[in-house]
Amino acid sequence: MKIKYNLIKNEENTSARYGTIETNYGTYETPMFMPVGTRATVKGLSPDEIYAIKSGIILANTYHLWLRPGEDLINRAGGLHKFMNYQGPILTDSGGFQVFSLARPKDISEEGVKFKSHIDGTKLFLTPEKSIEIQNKLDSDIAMSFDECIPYPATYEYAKESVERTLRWAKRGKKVFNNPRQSLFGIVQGGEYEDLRKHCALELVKEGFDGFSIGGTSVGENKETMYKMVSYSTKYLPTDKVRYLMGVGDPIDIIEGVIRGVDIFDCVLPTRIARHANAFTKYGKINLKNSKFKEDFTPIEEDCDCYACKNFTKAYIRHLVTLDEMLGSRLLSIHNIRFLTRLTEDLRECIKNNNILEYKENFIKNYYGDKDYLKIETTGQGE
RNA sequence: GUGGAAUUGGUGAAGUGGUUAACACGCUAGAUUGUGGCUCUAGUAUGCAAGGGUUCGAUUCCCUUAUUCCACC
Repeated sequence: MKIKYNLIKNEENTSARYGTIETNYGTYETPMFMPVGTRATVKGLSPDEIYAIKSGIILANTYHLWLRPGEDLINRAGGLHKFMNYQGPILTDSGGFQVFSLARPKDISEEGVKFKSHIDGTKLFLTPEKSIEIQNKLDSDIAMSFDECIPYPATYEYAKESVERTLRWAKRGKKVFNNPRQSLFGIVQGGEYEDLRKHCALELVKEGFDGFSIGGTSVGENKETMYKMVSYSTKYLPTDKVRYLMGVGDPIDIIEGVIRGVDIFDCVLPTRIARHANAFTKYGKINLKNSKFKEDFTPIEEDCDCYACKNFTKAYIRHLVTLDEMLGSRLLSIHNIRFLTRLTEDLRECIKNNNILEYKENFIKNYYGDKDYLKIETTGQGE
């Protein structure tokens, strides 16, 4: 089936909205956070552990699975769900982000994108048609259009040219799309330019997709710019379709995204920082390697219901991460993802109670203390 | 007991009579936003066994002491 978004309630003071999405694997509430499982595994976690985190959809990646083990192998295994034994909805990214992270500008042409395999340097060529064909075979529940995620900053001229190409790519992909149990999303690009975002959104809507993504954020721009990019996109998207802000993120960015009308988020942050010994807490990010936790026999968060917090102390987790024991990063991944899914649970309640702005203010006060979070620049790529 | 060699940070160590004592590990912090990479960045000996001497200047040369190792008795 195609996914179906049901808008249940708008928050009174912002553009935040509470709703549900019906999928092949059940109905889930939004706003929601999707853990990233690029290579058909949420790094370190078993499917049972993913269910326990109450996340809903997970995300896998076309580019990575195309290279290894290959979409045909996964197809012969019975599709992505069977292959990884995950009985929940899966969304596949198209490889568009890898245009940003792995390809150079001169590798991008109207036809598609030249890559050099990050594994062995083999020359690869990914096109919108190929990306959709791979995703059809992977049999994910939601497929993404193949887009170009442009760097920041980008000139207006480049962003305009790129948006037009991304639109043509979206149409080309849609034409060959042929998996009836899969949904297809279009991706809004346009950099920081409102008229380009608007144009892109309206054209995608005209074309007709099952949902819409907002791409091209968190690529080195500051937070204010990112929030503008989001507003410039959601503003022009229909209310009866789901909105997915790609690659975001940071707890505060999720809150700001929800306030601007976003329903779904995904981000590598919870699992990546876990592997580097960091944990989200409502009083800010903490690094479990810090010596101050050596004899801290309390959980990461007293009131967290995750497996890590219910069973282990900071001192023990510090011991594990100091020795590079894999249980350490597993426990931190569980906690960090659960932190974000609990955050979205809170935000859903706030939308019902019309108090999301107070929640945000309070969250910022706890999370950043005296620091002004808008002044916190995201560290740019390639610095 | 006799002869010889050695002694540099938390560890393994490089080094030279002359500006900020190499490097590695460890340790201490920080980064991380549609995941190539348990990765990247930064800090970490006012000090070269202790004391004295030579010298404009000594971790580097000399002496004494201490400790360790090796060989012989």
